[in-house]
Amino acid sequence: MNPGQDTLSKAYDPSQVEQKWYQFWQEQGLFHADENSERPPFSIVIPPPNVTGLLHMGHALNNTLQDILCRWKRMEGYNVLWLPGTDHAGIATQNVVEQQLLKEGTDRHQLGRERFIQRVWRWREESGRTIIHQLKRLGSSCDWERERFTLDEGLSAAVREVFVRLYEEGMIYRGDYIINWCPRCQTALSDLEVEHEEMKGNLYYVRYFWVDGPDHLTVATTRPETILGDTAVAVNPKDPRYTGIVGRQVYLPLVKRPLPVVADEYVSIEFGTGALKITPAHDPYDFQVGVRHQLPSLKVIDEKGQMSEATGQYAGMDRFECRRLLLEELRKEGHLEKVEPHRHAVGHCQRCRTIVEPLLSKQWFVRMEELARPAIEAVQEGRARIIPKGWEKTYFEWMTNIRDWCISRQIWWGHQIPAWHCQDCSGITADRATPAHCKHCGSSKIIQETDVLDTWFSSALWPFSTLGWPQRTRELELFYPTSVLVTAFDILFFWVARMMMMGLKFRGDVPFRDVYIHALVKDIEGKKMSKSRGNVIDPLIMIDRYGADAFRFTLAAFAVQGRDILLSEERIQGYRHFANKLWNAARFVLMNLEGYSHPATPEGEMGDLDQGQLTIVDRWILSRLTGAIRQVKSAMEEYRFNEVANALYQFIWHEYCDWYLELIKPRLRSAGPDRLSAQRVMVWVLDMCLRMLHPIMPFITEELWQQLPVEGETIMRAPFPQVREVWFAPQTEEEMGLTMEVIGEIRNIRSELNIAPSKKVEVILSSPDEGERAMLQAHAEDISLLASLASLTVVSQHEKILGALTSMVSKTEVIVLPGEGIDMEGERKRLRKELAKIEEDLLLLEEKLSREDFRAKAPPEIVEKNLERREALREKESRLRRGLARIEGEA
RNA sequence: AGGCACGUAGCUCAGGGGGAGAGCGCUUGCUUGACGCGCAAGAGGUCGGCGGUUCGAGACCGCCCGUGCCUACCA
Repeated sequence: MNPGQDTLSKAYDPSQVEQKWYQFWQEQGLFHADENSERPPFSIVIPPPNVTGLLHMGHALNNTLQDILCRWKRMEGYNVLWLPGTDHAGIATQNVVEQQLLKEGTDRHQLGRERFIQRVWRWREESGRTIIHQLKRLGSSCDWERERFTLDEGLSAAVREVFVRLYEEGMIYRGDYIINWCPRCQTALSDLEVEHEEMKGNLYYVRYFWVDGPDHLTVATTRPETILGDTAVAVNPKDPRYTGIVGRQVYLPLVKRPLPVVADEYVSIEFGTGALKITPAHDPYDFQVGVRHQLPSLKVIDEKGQMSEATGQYAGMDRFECRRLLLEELRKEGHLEKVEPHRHAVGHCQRCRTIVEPLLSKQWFVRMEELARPAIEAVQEGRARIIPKGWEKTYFEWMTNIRDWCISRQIWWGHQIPAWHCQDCSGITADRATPAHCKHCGSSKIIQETDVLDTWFSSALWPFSTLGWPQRTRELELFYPTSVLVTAFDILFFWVARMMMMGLKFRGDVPFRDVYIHALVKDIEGKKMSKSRGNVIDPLIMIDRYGADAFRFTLAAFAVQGRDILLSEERIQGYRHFANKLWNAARFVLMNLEGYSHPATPEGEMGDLDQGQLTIVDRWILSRLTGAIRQVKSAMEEYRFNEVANALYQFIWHEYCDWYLELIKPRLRSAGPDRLSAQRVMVWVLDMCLRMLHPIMPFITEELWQQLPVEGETIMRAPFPQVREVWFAPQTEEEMGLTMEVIGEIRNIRSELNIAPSKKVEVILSSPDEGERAMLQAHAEDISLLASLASLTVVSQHEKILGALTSMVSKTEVIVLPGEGIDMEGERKRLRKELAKIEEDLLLLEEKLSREDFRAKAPPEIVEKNLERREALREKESRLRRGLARIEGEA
């Protein structure tokens, strides 16, 4: 340390410091959680990003907030575990590698399962470090020694354990149901992986002629290609138009296959013609109708999205091409009655946007109802809190209407389902390890299920599988349930709800005490950032350009609960200015440390200063600091990150820099105890600011803290500031408030009347109030300094002064003495403007006070306050009038 | 269709019943010994509309208008 010497550059350059400190923290093991520590635990598991993915704004916000919490809790003395990791993102990752193969002119089937999987692992090795590296650039203080991956051996063991137990309990079943099928990804999808999108389509009215007579029944459909798979036509039994037709038959158009007419309440009378064609193999609700009426299922579209063998002449044709052809033929044959434009929601694959095909298929499912119940109760009873609370409703809504979860995927990258099919008795054996024999018949001719599990199945176990479960580890004991989960609402169902269910089922307790749901990051027009829109802001580029700290601060400052973040580069740039301001404040402090020695005092004590050595200004900043600490801590506790950021911004810039540092400049230039006390306070307050700011801006705060003459190895281990009531001094704040207002008034006069900043003026402060006079007298030097005065006189009353410029603060009249070349016309304008404002205020106030009801019913202190205010305004008004009269009298 | 948010300064947003706020932008002035990524001063608002509760509403309630999102089986 070199007190008194300026060792800092004029502007903050993040590139010089970020990597250095990140490396330092890691080498010192500061991110590592100690499973044998006695300190209270605080734990967060990271929402695992896709292993081969890249960091986007959502990740950046998500991880910034987690890092803020973790760094803060460490400083508060907790044993913090922030467990990082990635997930294998089955479909997405497989897609990427399949694209690569396509370019090479091959595909996974030519490669074979084993070699394909090896290939994906290789791709993971190549790209899997990218996102981890990017998280580090952001400053994330994760415990990298505990990094996990959903396909790790340990996590895979957890997956098998959960699968087998659920299967044995009958909670997992296999069966033929309508599922969502992506013809491009060639796999089943869960309901959640289908995104509905409003699309323009048509409603086709098709005539089905009666078997037993002339005429026809008209049905309306949006998907004519499924006509080939119809096995009935249904009408509502309450529909008066169709009484008596149930039991009759119609011919399926073109094919001429007879179909029964059935009655089902599901059919809506209002829609279309009220007659609905039933295709049990290609519509989830038709499927249910089919079950109720024991209708056969005819699969006419296959897994590739092409017409199946069962469609004869149409076999092998693309489903949409077939639609066109069929329409043509229907029209030709006189079956097409009319076509109406129709908007409807069409399901798209979340991963590749292909239109999803509802398909009858044999898949594995998890029964959800029984798992959901305790997960609902846990939130109802407050054992887990969702913040902001508004999301609870969404959570309950979904949980109470939950449907069974299709967990099997027809891809290769993932956890292969630990179930074996017997080729002799066709029984299923589920096991944790590869079994030798069929559990049912003892046959050794068993083959493992080829399907893999939905990635979210393994993610659902994340909060305990990462801690070593099913083994009973020290970590699991100590860190489960985790303290808080930080995530965005878009994976509330995918992930949060499922973790809740699995945690309760297998650990008997919620996986996290709090769930903090943060905003989505969007562009400045409120649109979601996406590559196709070309409106993405790359977090890494922002970090390169403005530094990780400015970037993180921006995200924190905009992280308001319940509102999306509209981000633009300008915002980040703005907060870079703040980083620079802080840098220069510290630079100023370091430049003024001559003769300073850091007191050897216990942590949390400022030093060996006699209270008497502190000036009012010192006490003021300490009191304001106390308020800032209080604000920051309570905001932190309630996840109100924007308030934390704004409180610190406001305090550091507009109180510490604008007022305190300015006011102590003369003391720093002097010698003796005055200087020492100023140094002590300025160093102390800066130290506290850096600590409070560290969770949001880790790099710059470490860099500056290391330069300051303070004790400690790293700011990461410096205790977070505590509120100390003794420093809270409301009277001092009020006194300083008066001083600051007087300075403001003088500056205003100077500015509005174009008095050059370099020109010093003479000022008289006149107040009938003895208390105010005493205060102002005490601050005479401060006022002279910041308002640039040649002289200042405080009096109880004064003679009329020709051409004086006046203003009022509280009971004090501020009089700036006329100098050369004062613009009296400007002064008149200024006073008139001021007067007009006061008169308007007074009018409103008079009106309020004159109301009987107000006097009678408002709380006395409010009435009193308003009366006082009226007095002050009246006084101010009359003084200004006199000032104005003086000028106008001269003119 | 249902549900949930949100309409406050040019822009992005805070505002937990008693004198309309911040940041950015804008205007004016400033080589003030930390900082022009700065300093100082200023302009700018029927708080979406209409009702209601209240002595008092930007805040609480209802309706309407506008915007966004989520959930949905009306083919």
